[in-house]
Amino acid sequence: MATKCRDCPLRRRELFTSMSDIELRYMEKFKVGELTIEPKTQILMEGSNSPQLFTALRGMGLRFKLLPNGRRQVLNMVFPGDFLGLQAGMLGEMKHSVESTTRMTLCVFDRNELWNFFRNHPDRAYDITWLAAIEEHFLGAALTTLGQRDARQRIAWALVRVHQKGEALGLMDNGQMPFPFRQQDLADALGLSLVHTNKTLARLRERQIANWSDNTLSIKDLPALAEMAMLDIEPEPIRPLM
Amino acid sequence: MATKCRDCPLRRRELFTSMSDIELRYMEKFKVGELTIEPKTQILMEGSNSPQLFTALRGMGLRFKLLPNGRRQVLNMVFPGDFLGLQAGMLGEMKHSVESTTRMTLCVFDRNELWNFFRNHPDRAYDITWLAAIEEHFLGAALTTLGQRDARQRIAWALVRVHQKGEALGLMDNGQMPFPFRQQDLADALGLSLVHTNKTLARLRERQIANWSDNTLSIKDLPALAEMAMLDIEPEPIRPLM
DNA sequence: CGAGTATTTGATGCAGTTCAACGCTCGTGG
DNA sequence: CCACGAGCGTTGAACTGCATCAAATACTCG
Repeated sequence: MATKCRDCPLRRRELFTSMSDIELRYMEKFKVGELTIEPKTQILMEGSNSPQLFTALRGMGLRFKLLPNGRRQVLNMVFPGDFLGLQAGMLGEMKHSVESTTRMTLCVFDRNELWNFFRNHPDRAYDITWLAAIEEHFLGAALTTLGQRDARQRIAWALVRVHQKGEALGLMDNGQMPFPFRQQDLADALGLSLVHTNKTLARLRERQIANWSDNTLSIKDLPALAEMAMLDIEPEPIRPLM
Repeated sequence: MATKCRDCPLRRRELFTSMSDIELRYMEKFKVGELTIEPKTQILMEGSNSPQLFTALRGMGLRFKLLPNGRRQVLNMVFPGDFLGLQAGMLGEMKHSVESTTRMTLCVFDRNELWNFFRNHPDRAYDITWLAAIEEHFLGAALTTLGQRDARQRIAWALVRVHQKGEALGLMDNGQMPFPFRQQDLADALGLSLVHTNKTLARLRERQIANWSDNTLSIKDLPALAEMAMLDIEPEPIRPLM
């Protein structure tokens, strides 16, 4: 039995904008069901036109692109609250793949209802555009990182961003948060080799700045890491939850 | 005296979706005026909240981000038809800057009307979201290029993309198109040094694959360039023109 | 215990950065 | 009308951050 939107535990987090009862009730109509998937499961595939859209409720995953030569670019890590499949909905096909890293539970929506938002629920349409805009912003920031920062700065940048996200989502527990990815995933996100990623992480660990091991991330010296990344620490913007 | 949207020469290009007379008339109401600016003029500034949105009608420009250490990441090149300022409209502030490279003329819209689209013109709201989604797609592709391609592949990728865009916009004249940027601009877009960009371009010129000089780009061997870039040549998707 | 996967570490090499210098074009002012 | 400087493109030389190669260690699970 799927959770009703109005009972969604995620929605209670202050990271997310609140919705009126009426709005919530409409979202429930839009919601087709709930899906629980195992680790390493394909959720959306590049080139496909999924009939479904998803909101991640629990667990983590990756968005990525594959090149003909086998190399992989990780575009983004998927956290709870993320909306998946907008490209399929708008452009007719996914331009990247999405895969679960841990076990995940997803809220499932019907792609055909998307147009209804635009016709009958301008608030929701606006939310969706907002999400597209924030995603564009993130990718621009990531592009800047790959283009202009060296390896140490890239890693620092990524760890700070993840930390911020974790805090906003209330994942922090005693200064630690779950971070269930492989070093290869981070390497593929930052355009670095696995070996160099490993060595850079090791140096951060030695210097007591950040420790990522056993699927757990803990930042020991956030200001140092942020400065290393040339990144101002800003609070996560409040975002809509679909 | 500003051109009426229904007389817009850009709109006649088949690259752009067509609009009904009624729709065009509404766009004219939304349109505040027309702006002509000199080369190297700031159009939008990172961090600012512009009261205006723009559609580029003529000329070219750059979107970019600056880092505290002075380095610059070029996110995108601005071509006629591009919509500027969506982030200010949705997120409340620009996350990057936009500057003209050549003299440009811009169609000016009132940012406050944006919400009107969502309430009263779902078609236009949908168009805007489509543009946001295609931009997200582009940035993902660019990220993949910086993360996974070497210098030669990056340059090839960029030249093919520019060529495609030029063709779709009807800028090609006898196998040539205007490309009024500096090598430094391309270097900043691809995360390469100016020197290496220069040498890589020189090699492509010697090998008779592509020639970019005197603000003019001509691709001599598109298939070779596309293969070098690991890029399938696909037609530009038909896009809305705001 | 053995197979498969992930992390770690050392050694080697090169793609691309950095530094430096020169040429060309064009606009400005004496 | 020429001198000068600013901006951009070009080229050579030296250096280095990171990739690549190789191999050992740790961890998980059937």
